[in-house]
Amino acid sequence: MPAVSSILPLNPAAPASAADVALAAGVSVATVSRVLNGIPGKASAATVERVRRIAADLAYRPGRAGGALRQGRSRLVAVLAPNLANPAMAAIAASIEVALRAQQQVMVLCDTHEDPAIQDEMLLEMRAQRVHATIMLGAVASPQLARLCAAGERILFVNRAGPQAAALGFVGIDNRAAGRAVAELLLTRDMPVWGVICASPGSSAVRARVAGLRARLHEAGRTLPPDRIIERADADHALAGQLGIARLLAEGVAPRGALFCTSDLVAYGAARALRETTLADLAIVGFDDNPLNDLLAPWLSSVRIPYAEFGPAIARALAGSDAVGSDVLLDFRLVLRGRLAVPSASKAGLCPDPQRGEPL
Amino acid sequence: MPAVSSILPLNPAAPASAADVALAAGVSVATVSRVLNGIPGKASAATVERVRRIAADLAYRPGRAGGALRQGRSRLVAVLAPNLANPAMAAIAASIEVALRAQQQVMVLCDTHEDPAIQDEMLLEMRAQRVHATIMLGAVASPQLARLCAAGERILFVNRAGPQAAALGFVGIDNRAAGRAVAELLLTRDMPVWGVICASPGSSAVRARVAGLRARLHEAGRTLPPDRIIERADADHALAGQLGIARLLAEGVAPRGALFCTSDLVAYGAARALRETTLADLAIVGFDDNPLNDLLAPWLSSVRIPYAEFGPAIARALAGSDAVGSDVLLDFRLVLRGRLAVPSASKAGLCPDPQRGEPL
DNA sequence: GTGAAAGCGCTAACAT
DNA sequence: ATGTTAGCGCTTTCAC
Repeated sequence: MPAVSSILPLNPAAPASAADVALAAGVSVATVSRVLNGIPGKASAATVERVRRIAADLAYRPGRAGGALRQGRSRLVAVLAPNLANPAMAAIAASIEVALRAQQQVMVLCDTHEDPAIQDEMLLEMRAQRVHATIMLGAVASPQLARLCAAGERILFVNRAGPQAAALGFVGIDNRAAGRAVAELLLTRDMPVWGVICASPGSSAVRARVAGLRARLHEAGRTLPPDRIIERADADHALAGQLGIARLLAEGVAPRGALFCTSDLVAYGAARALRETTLADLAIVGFDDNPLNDLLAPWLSSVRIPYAEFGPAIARALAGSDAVGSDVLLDFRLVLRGRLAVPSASKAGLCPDPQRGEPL
Repeated sequence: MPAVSSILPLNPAAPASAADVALAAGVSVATVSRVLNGIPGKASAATVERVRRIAADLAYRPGRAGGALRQGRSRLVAVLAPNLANPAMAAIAASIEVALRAQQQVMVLCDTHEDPAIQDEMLLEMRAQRVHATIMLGAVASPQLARLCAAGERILFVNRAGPQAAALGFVGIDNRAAGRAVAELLLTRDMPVWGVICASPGSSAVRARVAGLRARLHEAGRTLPPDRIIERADADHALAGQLGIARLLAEGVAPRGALFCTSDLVAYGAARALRETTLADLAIVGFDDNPLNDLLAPWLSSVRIPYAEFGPAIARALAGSDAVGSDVLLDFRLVLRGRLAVPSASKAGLCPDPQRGEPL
């Protein structure tokens, strides 16, 4: 039995371990660990140099399972989103992923589908993964969420506020102020609000947006009648928009002035329904400001939520765990585009409507 | 020193461990593990019952670090996408996430930004995480990718083929056939191809799409001149579309017939540029068929890639690791919508263009 | 059918 | 400056 075989790894394809590096460098695994983790003043320059070189030669990278087990924490950060099909969620997730990577962390992304049971299951699984933190990108109320928040788990709320103060606070925009800002604009232009379509009405963010709008209108003496506000709980926001328009039209008020939608997706659905069913000349205002709007929806004004800034803000909130529960409010911005004009001529077929498209 | 304290967990907030369950149930940790992993015929019905109940009471869920360390594999599945801002990528990711969850696995999502260096870094990190598999949603050629494939790592290619045969094979559509199908349609309608705009030209999928189109046209004696094919390497596909149109127009051929774009995003950019700069009456064909097309781009026909089916197909490929390298080709479908008609009247301001939007 | 014990790879406390 | 050692929580022989 040749002693050499104990030196070479049995399976050359298997990743090197700290022990392999230690053996090759003639030091202990502890030294390898210290050097590679950059603990200062704990190794001679020569040792550092040698260990670094050999680690590189062996393409060594510490297995994360060992570290996670030892430290009780993995480098995973969970992101629980209610609907990944929504481009806004994808945009935030993309921004978070970049920011986390800069901190040597890895994003786990889950879709709760706005379902409390699924969300609870995921919260428990992420706890079993000993994630470094859990980011609720639009939480829905659920038993485990309340329990874990109360137990002081590292949970951060984004966009929608949590059930109570969370350990890691909140990152988002001031939705109430955004609603007020839209009202302000419409008052300035003397545009009445024809209707409001509100999807995911359970969300604190959505409620704040509508509340802000109503409050400012009320202050100006233009109180919005409740029957002009349609609430739809459909998971598919675009569908909510289409159905919302049907409801608004059913009340017999001709579309005129402005339509307030609580997300861009709602606005897309609403515009689609308007084009199909009626003449209209409406300013439509959405929320999110999907980057595709400039290309595909020049008739949509929108409250731009600075999704690219979410990642860095969230990463900062996770890193600076000293300040507990500090809320970060990012700046929004009204992006004004055109009105949606569904011309009568288009109905009559006199004038081609490129939005609708000529038959192939 | 009260003996009781050794029974109660020191920190009630800390998750229960298998030892806690074993203690409470009066069995060994081995039994707990066996019962909860459902190893058959290894525990009496009474024991199973008791362990199950106590585990539930304590809200016990096995910490994943321990298991991963022991088994050399985590329950993580990595998804490396080139661009999460692309709704098509987000759609696939969403579908994968659901399918993985059904298999008790967890998705780690990363954005390579089409950068080989970033992709390599991520591949190594995922190996350190001992991921169960790595899914390359649009791989770019890179040294580690080639090395790991050769070493037999569990890598699955989606959409774009890998550098060589991968351990887990390929899932996607037959892009060449899709290109041919588009050509077939255009031939049937006797529509000449005005131009081709091709983003991410390094991608095997993109090349196959264009090759299929050209091959079928060539067979029909309508060979496509190379100067009508614009290749743009911009990471932002919409931008590629806009710039591609500029190049096509610069050659002085009036837009007429059909425009072939290798992704919907390219088509969005192209349409935008066409509306701004010229009269046009074009059939535009894209790839992906973003769900928003029905709402926002009724002038865009597209090859619908069945993204919802990707997740299940991928999950199957991961589970049935027996069949090595088996390729799964999913069915695509041509979705026909209208033409893009930029009317002369609209330029003259006689007829409102709802796509462009009236000023607010 | 069940328990005891080894060991996965890592880090941190303690020795030297 | 470096080595020794313990132990994180789990699964899996092996022995009974």
